[in-house]
Amino acid sequence: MADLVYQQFLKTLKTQINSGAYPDLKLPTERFFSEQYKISLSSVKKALQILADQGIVFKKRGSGTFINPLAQKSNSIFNYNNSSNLGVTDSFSMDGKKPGIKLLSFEVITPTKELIRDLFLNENEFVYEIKRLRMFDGQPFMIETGYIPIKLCPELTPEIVSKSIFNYLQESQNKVVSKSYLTISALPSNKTDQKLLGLATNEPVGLMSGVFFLDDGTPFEYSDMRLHYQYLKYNTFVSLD
Amino acid sequence: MADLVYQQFLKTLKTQINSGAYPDLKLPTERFFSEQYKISLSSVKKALQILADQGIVFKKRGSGTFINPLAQKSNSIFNYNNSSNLGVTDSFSMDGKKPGIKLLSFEVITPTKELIRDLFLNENEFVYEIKRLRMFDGQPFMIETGYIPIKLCPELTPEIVSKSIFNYLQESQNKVVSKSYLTISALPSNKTDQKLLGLATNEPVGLMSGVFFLDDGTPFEYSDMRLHYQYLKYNTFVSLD
DNA sequence: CAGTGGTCTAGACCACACC
DNA sequence: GTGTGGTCTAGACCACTGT
Repeated sequence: MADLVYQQFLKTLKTQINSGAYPDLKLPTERFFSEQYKISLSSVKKALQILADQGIVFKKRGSGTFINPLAQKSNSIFNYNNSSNLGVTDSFSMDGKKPGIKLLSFEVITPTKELIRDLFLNENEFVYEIKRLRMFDGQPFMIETGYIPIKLCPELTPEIVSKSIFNYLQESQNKVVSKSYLTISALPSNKTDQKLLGLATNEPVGLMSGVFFLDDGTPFEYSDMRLHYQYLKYNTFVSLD
Repeated sequence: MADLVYQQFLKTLKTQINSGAYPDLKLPTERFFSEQYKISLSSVKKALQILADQGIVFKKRGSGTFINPLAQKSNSIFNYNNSSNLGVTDSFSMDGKKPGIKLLSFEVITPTKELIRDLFLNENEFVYEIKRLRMFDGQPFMIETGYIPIKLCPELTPEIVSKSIFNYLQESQNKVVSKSYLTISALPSNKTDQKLLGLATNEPVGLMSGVFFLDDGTPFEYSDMRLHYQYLKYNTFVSLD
């Protein structure tokens, strides 16, 4: 992993930045780094581009590369990760709380037009409909409804889906879920939400819905996640160029 | 713009993909493209990497590059943009609706500890507090509270902040807001929200709050945006690697 | 083993910022 | 003009996939 040239340099540079090695917030030129570390300009550029994408530095053509002032403040809200508070995968974790799953229902259904479209199904294909309640330390925080084409996963059982489907996939079929396309929004909670998530009538749910992909691009699952609003928290660093 | 080699190639390739030039969803090899178009391998790689980041193709080392099946479905939910439905800047637009701003209040205040931290202020600096109501076709959809250090923008007036602050910045001071770090969440609406946004008591607000940066990395504004929940819609394409 | 994408190098020229 | 990051090239070797 870290034996790659640009990753090695990236690591070094991050350490330097965090230790305050550049009090004026201006980095040396790319050519300087290239000569100092005896690595190619391309490797320097690649590493700096990653830092820029993460918001740690700002590159200005004609001027130089500058450290984001907020990158030095440890207590900042700024944490440089495009992420929700739930790793977006099955591997939920949060402050050492223990994740749990309660299976609500497990059926095989005929897909709607939308599912056929979003999961790239043929006519006459069936999908699993899996409703689960996810918890932290026994406290429900999310109602998850997942739709998975049978052909992609013909041997699912209630036992399997009561645990992590993605882990099962990886271990038994060597398939990896590597990308997701999600839409984030919010809605007033309905009676079911209120009952299952312990919400008051005026408290909303967060919605995250969309498609998970295998690493060969196959749409694997359409998922509809209704979250207790206190668990909807998505951080995003965006370039407006 | 489009006279760059990799951008030209990118454009060509997108057109080919959209016209169904690769019905088996497998692209030629990078070396093939390099020779066919007489451009360097690096340029091909750069363009394909962009397509991969946008979710249009999937690159698999050892196997090849494949078109995302959803990329061919025109009616898909999939639109390849990490974006909210409100360009994140002052230049709101939506289905040709006419944006409007109503200034609610315009003050100078002593910043809180959090503001000092997030805007990288020194002690004894003051900030503007600007409360505005944003509308589409006269219909309010967002309450925006912005905090801007006086030193960055010493000549703000009620007239200026009744329009686009970011546009004013660019035109009068040649400063550009180019990045943002935002946290997205949701909350039950309070009385003020309900009154200003026309919400029922059980209807929530979406929250987008965080910092906007100038292109030299200066934190320019801390903004707190409370949206009518129907306008909170954020699309995100994520690699889980 | 052959094929494919990933990394790396050395060097050239371009576009933009600042003096 | 000088210095900076951005693009581009040609070519080498590595890591992984599938036969």
